[in-house]
Amino acid sequence: MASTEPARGTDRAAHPTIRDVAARAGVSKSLVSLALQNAPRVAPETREAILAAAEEIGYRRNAAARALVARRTRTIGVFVLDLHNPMTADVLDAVQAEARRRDYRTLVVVGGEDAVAERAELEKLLEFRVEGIIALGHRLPHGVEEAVGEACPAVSIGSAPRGVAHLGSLSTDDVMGAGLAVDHLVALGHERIVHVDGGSSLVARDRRRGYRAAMKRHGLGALATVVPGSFADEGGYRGARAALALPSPPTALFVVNDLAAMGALAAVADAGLAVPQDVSVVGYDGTGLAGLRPIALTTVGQPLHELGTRAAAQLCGQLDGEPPGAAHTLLRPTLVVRRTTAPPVPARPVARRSRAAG
Amino acid sequence: MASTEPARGTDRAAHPTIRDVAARAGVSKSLVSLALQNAPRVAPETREAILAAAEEIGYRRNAAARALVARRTRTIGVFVLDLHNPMTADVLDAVQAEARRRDYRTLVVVGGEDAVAERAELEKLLEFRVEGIIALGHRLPHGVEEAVGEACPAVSIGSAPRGVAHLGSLSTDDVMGAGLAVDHLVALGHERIVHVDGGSSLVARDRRRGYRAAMKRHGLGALATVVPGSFADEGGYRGARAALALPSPPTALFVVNDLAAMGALAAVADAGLAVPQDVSVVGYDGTGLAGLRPIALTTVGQPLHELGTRAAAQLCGQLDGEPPGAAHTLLRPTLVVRRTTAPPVPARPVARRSRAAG
DNA sequence: CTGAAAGCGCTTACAG
DNA sequence: CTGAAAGCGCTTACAG
Repeated sequence: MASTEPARGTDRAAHPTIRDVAARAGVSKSLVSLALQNAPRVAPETREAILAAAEEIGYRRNAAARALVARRTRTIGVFVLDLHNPMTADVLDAVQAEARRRDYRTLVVVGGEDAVAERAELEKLLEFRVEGIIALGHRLPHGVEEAVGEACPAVSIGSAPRGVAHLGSLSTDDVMGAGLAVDHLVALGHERIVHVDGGSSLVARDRRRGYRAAMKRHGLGALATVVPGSFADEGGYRGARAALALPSPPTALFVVNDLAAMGALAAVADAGLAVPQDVSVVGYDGTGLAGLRPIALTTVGQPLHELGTRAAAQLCGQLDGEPPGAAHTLLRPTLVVRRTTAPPVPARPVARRSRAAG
Repeated sequence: MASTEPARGTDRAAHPTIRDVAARAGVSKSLVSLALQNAPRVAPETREAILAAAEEIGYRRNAAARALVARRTRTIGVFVLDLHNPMTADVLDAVQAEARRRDYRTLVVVGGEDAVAERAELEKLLEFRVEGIIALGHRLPHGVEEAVGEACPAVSIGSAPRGVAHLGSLSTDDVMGAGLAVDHLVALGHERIVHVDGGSSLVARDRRRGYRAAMKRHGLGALATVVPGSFADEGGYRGARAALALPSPPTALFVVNDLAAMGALAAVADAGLAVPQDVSVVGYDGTGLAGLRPIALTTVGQPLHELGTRAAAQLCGQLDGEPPGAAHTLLRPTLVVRRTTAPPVPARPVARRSRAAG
């Protein structure tokens, strides 16, 4: 009778329950539960006895049981598209800190492989009954848009479609940011500025738009050229390579993000050119990577910490019934000038073209 | 009677339960449960009807309820020390992939702030009843060692104390790795090689030991010098700065990891010196950061993906009752030579010292 | 201040 | 093949 405990899988330790605590303290389960919650109507000595008993037998609450009866988990899911993007760590740190401050737990899952895996991860999050979702990346993970509202609210960091109920967003103004990059390059004297883009996501689209608009604004619309890239460094490499192979190669590259800009820097080096002497490079995001001294990338900075903090605050606030603020918030980007941009050096000092000369 | 639903916090959607599915399909709860698990003893038409009903009302299992009755969660906790360390993403990706392959969920928490917060995070993990823990970083998070065995097994990636029951580890041979770095520098002709260390963790200790042993082996024991640093880039910066200010400054720096090496590269630049002409720099970890072309850091490579995969395999295998392999596994590091190391240039060509001249 | 009871959503023997 | 019942560990009215 004592040794018939079946070994399921491995002999997992049976965790003590409030029942065990109650037995040891000589009180009822109810009282244990109350004492553990610091309810005021428990006699001080009783509380002490219960807490001591719990401590002695190594009692630890069962989150699943609590969640079941409370009908809520105080947990938000964070869907991260790319752990390798240096933005991620900064934003995630801020999200976690703010969530913790508001007494919410945070469940991180990583997507980005394929649509099926991403949906499966989302499904797990929903089975866990996360009360809200924060999506972090240049696009929404698959399935989030449909799940939102019906399953739980969400806020996306980076652009998100407007007009979806219960889906907020927090981003910096990507059109303005791209403009900042172009303005800077034009002020340095560049004209042949090529944009290495990020594909079909909303963020990529806005940065592309901002680039085109700014080029036009400077009377450089005819020179505006976009080459396909991605948000990862290989995409930046490919894009920059293609740009440098153009009949009339650029003197400056505006790359969709910092990580892709790393690839672009490599492509410039591979072409036997120097940064910034031969080619200037501007990234986007203002990540720690760009700030690393051996890189010193000029970039369009986003307030990464603020983005994370506000996203968590908005979502948790909503869950706690606080009056909702704006569903979509646009923060201002700032240009961070470092050492990858400089005035262009005329390519052919002898046969130099001049716009004025015609 | 219809409108008395209390609004708790915000009006969270009441998720449908098997009860709702049962009602719609006209069967019992038991049958719904069975059908959802693909149990064989359910009539095909019944199963179809149930699945259809579930689909229609948007039913989604409740993980908490399942965990409660199953008395297990099929979830492992991953304790990450530093999200900013470029090692983290690589290892984490591998851990998650392997865990998923074995049908385990993964719960990521981030520590590293202070001991109290770290213990609290661990406590959350344990309340969630994770069945095992993977710790990722240069040291064990606070509390893990004590919790292990009593609460659940764990495996640490990076060195871990031996002899703690239920605590496995997976690491590369740090003593050997440090030796690889020194061997490489000595082969290039360096003698004044300073080590920028990582403090008091086991990993830092092993790399320091390996450095000292290798210097001795090369007859350079008297020149062995260790300056204090950390696993983050500011630590590398501080350490390298101190090293370069030495009365007899080094021609080469062996830095405790790649991230700290970024700081070291910056310190060298700030001192008005060039890498690798004036000072060679070697990092450790073999991260993607080191491989970025604009960095091209020579480093001691760890098989990061393998580390993550094997850690998850070992832990999940143990949970599934597979016969245990070795508790502590040591993988071999490999030297990755890139562009931050070169032969030393004699500092004073005229008054050059020669060991042979005496 | 304390305890017995009901129930959160599910699974699992146990009968039919 | 199907259903009624018990129970996972907890919390929360409801009585005393």
